Amino acid sequence: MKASIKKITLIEDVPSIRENVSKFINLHDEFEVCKTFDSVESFILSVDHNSAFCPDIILLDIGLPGMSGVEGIPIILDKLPEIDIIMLTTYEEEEVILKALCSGACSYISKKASLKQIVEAIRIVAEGGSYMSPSIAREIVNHLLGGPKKTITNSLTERQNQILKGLSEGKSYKHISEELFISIETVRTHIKKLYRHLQVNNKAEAIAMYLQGKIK
Amino acid sequence: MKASIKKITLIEDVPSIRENVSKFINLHDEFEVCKTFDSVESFILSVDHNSAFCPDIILLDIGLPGMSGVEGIPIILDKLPEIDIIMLTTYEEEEVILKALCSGACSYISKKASLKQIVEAIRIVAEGGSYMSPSIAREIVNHLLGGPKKTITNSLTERQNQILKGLSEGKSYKHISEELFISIETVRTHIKKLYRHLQVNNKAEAIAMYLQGKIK
DNA sequence: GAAACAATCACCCTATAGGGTGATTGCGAA
DNA sequence: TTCGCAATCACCCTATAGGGTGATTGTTTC
Repeated sequence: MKASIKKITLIEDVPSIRENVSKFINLHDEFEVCKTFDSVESFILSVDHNSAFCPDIILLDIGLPGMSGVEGIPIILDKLPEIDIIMLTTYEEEEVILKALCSGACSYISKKASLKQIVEAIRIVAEGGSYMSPSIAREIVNHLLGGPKKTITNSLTERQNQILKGLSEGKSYKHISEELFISIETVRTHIKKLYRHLQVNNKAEAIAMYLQGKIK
Repeated sequence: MKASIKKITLIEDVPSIRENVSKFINLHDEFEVCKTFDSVESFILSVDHNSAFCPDIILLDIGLPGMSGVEGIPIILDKLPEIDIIMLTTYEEEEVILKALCSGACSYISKKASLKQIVEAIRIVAEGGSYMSPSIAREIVNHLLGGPKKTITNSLTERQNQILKGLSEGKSYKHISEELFISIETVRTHIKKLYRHLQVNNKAEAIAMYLQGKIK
């Protein structure tokens, strides 16, 4: 799998870090730092002016002046969808890291980590993985559950759930009634009851609950 | 932080694994295997008959006969919400692990890992972290994005986004028009256009897109 | 300076949603 | 065995949503 040399780009505003990190990465045969930038803006400019320039992995500082790294992620991915982005963080700022991962970064590494560890993180990403510390991993697992302890077990009945699911899929009362082999009036009755149960007054709010807060 | 001894429970149907793992865990002062079970059902029974029995961490086999480990997670958490569940997996079956984590497991470890690694995973969880291999971590990051490559950048206009947001919050056309100081007819016009843009025919589908597939 | 398009508004029409009340059946818990 | 409640259906009414067509204004882009 070491057939191709991975092209790395570094976006970081502090010159000394930029130089140290890129020098160390270049000591490894399988990686090559092809260019460095001090801002997302200058990186984007470079991409726009040279369509052939397409690194495999970006190391992106999370706290850049001007456009922050997190803000830059969707913009970069919009232009280069196949790129792997590793966030460079100062501390393990869990909230920011989570946001970065949700925006499309595929991993992160602390700038306080050793150069060896940074290269290890790059290697993991190059192999299709994602480096993650135990505490961040736990944070993410909590996030998967929709927040720490917010598993609102609202318990609708089976029928109500079937119908709410239908609603979220954009089906009309009639459509749902035909699918469930019941009268449209029955569907209406179920919906009235489930609205009261969820304390909402219309489809939109019920759907939002279904898709966000997780019911059942 | 080694003040309290963490109580571990093991739910695993193979007797030899049960014994080996619990013996090894008991070699460590900070952990204590207080009981073992061969199924989720028998564990639940024990909990029901002895309300004082409350371990800190469960090691739960993912592939149990009868009720599977994944199915058991929500049931266990329903009775013991504060418990940390570590899934025991045979291989790194990414899909199943993801499902387990979404159901409320906070970590996992392969049964093929060394006993030392298993204890290390327990220690990480006891300290509030979560063990995670690079490949699973990547899988989860992809999951956070709502699927591997589905970052549908649909780009609605600012106005369309404002209005769609209002719709998702359950507001009526009239309500939205008053909030934005425009005519209800204008709101209607925007909605018609954004429906075509998103290729949907009603509120529900548009809201589902807004809340799931992520627009903008 | 024409063409494209966002934002604004109006009027047409029908379909769908939402709320109220009331009734029947059948199941399970007190 | 009565009570509660899920599930089923019906009829009442009004409000809201959805689709079509057409028009004006202003900005941006070629």
